[in-house]
Amino acid sequence: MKKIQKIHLYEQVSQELQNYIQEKELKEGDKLPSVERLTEMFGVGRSSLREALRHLEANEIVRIENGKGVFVRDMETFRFTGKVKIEIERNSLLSILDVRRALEGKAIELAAQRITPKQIKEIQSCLNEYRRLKEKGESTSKIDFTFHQLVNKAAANPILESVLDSFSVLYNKFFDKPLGNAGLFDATYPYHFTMFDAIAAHDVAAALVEFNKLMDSLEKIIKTYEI
Amino acid sequence: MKKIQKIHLYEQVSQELQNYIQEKELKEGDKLPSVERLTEMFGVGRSSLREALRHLEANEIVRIENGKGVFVRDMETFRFTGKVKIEIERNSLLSILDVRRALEGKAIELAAQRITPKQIKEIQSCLNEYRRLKEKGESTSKIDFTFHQLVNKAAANPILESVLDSFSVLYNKFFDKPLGNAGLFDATYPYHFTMFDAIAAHDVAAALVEFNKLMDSLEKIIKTYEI
DNA sequence: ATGATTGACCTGTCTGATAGGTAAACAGGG
DNA sequence: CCCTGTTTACCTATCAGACAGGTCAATCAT
Repeated sequence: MKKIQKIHLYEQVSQELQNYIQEKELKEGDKLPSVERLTEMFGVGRSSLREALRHLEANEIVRIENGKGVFVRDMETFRFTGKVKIEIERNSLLSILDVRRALEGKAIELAAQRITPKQIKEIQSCLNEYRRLKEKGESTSKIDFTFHQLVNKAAANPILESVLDSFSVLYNKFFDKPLGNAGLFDATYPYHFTMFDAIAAHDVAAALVEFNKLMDSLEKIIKTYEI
Repeated sequence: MKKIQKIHLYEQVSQELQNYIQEKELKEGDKLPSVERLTEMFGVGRSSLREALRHLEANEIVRIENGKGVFVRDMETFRFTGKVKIEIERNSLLSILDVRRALEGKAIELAAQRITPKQIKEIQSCLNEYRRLKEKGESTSKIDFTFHQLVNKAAANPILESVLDSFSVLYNKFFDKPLGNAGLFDATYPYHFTMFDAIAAHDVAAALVEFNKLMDSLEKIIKTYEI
């Protein structure tokens, strides 16, 4: 006549451990009791406890170090996550493009206001490399990625950068498949330079205009592309 | 003279399992061999294997069902994650606000274009409730959250919605602490209605104007607030 | 003092045993 | 022949004990 407990033990333990951390107000780097003690505390077997710990580790709540113990990770670090069903179809691509327009548009707006001379030089040399690769006919996908990353960094907004960083992984994963390198970068190529010039000149409006041209050309490609 | 293997066994197993899934081209719902078989295949003990499975489960790669087996999850689902160090300070708040401006601004732009009559009614009743609570002097933080969620849904961009959803958790977590409910909602209150009217009228420009007013008032509060 | 050694304390991993969930095959009763 | 309850094979869930190996500090020999 045990009570109904659909929830897995490891899940309960995981929950309890999180409560324990919160109640004891453990901070980054603080050590949890050893696995031995924890099994006693919660009255569960070792394997359940270890599964709970792996779960928490995967969620970046704790860090397990061999021979040392289990330590609390920075709880003040907020993790944002999201799931996106990947279906290679026009609508998904356009949906992604909208988000990119929003995020990167803001990044460019900020970058044009805040970019430092040093960052301008960095992006300049990045673009030189871009041109070099382009003329040699080599793949420009990596350098293109770097360029956008540098611009995002110039926006000097760590949160925007973080969101954009993780989003751009999705972005690339998505766009590589259907469109490949074919033509995609050709169409957007010139706008990288005009956009950079505007950013370097701290001309917010012009930078956004160029960025939107870049996005428009992408959108056009997607819309005419047969999927 | 064993080879150096800093990497935990469970991690290797986790990797192998992912390769296995990829090579066999297993799709959503496909069943993996039983734990028994897998231990034979990889030559590891059950505990290591289970820890690997928990890890994969935490990362939403597999789903473990008691008595049934281990199943592959939708690998076509892309997860984006990011970490943001939370420091309650003016700059962080302003950084967050910039991201919100970008994402929600886009959402409102799309919502104003795409909102359906049914959704208009939903938001309308949400706002009625908002007004009711406001007049009774009760907390409006929840209903405020709902309002913005409904608007985001009206944008009909699942990816934007997903990003915004997870971001708004951060947003609220952040703003609740320093500012509390004090004044924060009072200042933005009227703009909810004007913004809604513009969206319902499919007036993109006006909706964005109202939204930016809302954001400006928030920004002003943050800037004048002593932290 | 210093450098090697030892021992206490941990995590890493394996294994055998038991409990309990799930579904398909199977056996009777209408 | 269909419905239903039971058996059975296959799984996961969880525990406990054992051994290997990492880490660190106290200790001991030089």
